[in-house]
Amino acid sequence: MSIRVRFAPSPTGMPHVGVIRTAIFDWLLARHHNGKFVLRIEDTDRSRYVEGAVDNIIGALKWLGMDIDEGPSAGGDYGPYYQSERLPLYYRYVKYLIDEGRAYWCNCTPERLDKIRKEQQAKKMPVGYDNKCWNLGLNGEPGDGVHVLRFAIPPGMTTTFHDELRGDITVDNDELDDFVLLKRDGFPTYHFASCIDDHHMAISHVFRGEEWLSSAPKHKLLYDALGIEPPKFVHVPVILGPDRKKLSKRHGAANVLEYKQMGYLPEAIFNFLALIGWNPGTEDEILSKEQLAELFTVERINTSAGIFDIDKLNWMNGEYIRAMPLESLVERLRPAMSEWGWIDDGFEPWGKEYVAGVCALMQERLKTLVEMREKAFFFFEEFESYDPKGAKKAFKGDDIIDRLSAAREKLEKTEWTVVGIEAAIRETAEKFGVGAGKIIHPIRLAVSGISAGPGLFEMLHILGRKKVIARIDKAIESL
RNA sequence: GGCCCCAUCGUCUAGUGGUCAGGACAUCGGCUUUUCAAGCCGACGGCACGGGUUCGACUCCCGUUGGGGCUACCA
Repeated sequence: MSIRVRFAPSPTGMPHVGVIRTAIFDWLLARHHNGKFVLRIEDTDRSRYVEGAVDNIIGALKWLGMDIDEGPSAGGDYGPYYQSERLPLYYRYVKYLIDEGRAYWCNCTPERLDKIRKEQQAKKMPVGYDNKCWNLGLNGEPGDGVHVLRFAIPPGMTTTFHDELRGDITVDNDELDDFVLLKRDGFPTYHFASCIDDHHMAISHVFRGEEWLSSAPKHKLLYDALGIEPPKFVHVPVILGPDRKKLSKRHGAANVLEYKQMGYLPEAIFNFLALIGWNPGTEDEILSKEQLAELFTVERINTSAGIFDIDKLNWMNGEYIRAMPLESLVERLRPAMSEWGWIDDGFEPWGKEYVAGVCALMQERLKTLVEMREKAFFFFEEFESYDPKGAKKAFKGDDIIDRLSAAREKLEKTEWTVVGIEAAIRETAEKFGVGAGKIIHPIRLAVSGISAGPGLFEMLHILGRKKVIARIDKAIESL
């Protein structure tokens, strides 16, 4: 049997981290088995449809490097891949289900449903539809505006479904109510559409959030009524925020595309997300998509919810930044640097060599791409003030101006190489009979405005003699 | 309220009826060092609780507690 998995989001907003993690599992299983990764858009709720949501979803998958084998933009033999375009397929099953006594039309109004629900709640009774229209033999048509189609749950028995991770789960049918298959507007509910589509798209494994666990028995019953074999179900654990609540904007960002904005690399996000709720069984955790796919098995997925630990993501992102060839880092940083006005569409006015030199110095100091802005601004911008804390420590002593001036003189004449610069500064320190730090720290502050950064000699070398001298002069003036 | 799922360091997790319960992130300390990082070394820290079953339970069973989910003409 060939492995076919589908990622089936509804276009109701931004691609949520938890949703994307499910897609990652889908993709990993497909690639592991050389199967197909299918994208299906579940747009059956017209009221919640968000313009551009599909593009964002596809954009997120693309950013993360998950190639789609079949889907709206990729095509395929099992289309259409929008559920809204598959209505005739769903309608084909309506008559059959009604004839078999497994579904019936219902004309109960939302108001009535609301009323009985409130009464049930008030009496602390289990809530659910009261089957009023069952056996009324109502005649309806899909989308006639007054009827919904309901599934008739066989009463007085139990239903067992199989979850690949948790095993068999049995529930009492009386806990299930006659759920809606077709809504008043003629669109199917998730339950109806996904069962039919998964079958018709020959899906072998369904990964979905564990919030679907409760409705899994309904789906099992539906499959039985339809006379079709269900796919394998894997209910994956949810991803929570640090407060153990569902991950949301309050926790920073719940939308993967925002992580792109925050300077995270897609490789790191993919790697990190793959490791929440699943483990590769290896000691090493830094793994490429290909390695993850190689290692991926359903059995190693966990059953308990995981917390999104931004600290670990930061570490992992830093690992990826450091492991990257300089050339790649420059390219990744380029759009941002351009946005900050540091460079134009090329590398002007600084030139590629200068920009690459800065990137090389910053590479092991970045956890995210955007940190570049606050840590390397002085390579590209003039600044007006010195870090107060740093100034208090570095710009002190009666002879501070003398030390700065002396270093300036040396730097003006020395050979402009890293070694030459280092020699100039160490000689200055010697001349004053002080530790090198007494010269290094003031110069660092004078030249960068901050007290933390790359090694001073390399830094000065990149900045260039002219700018270094000018900034030292400016600092002396301010003292 | 009813039903369902889950439970190993702060976090992600490995693990077995008998282990010194292992790793990673974070934290703390040290080394290195001109700062910040990086790197290396080390420390801290865990089987939620109570009953069983068993020669023996972190592991199996039951309960409790805690967390999560469902209970829509949303997915």
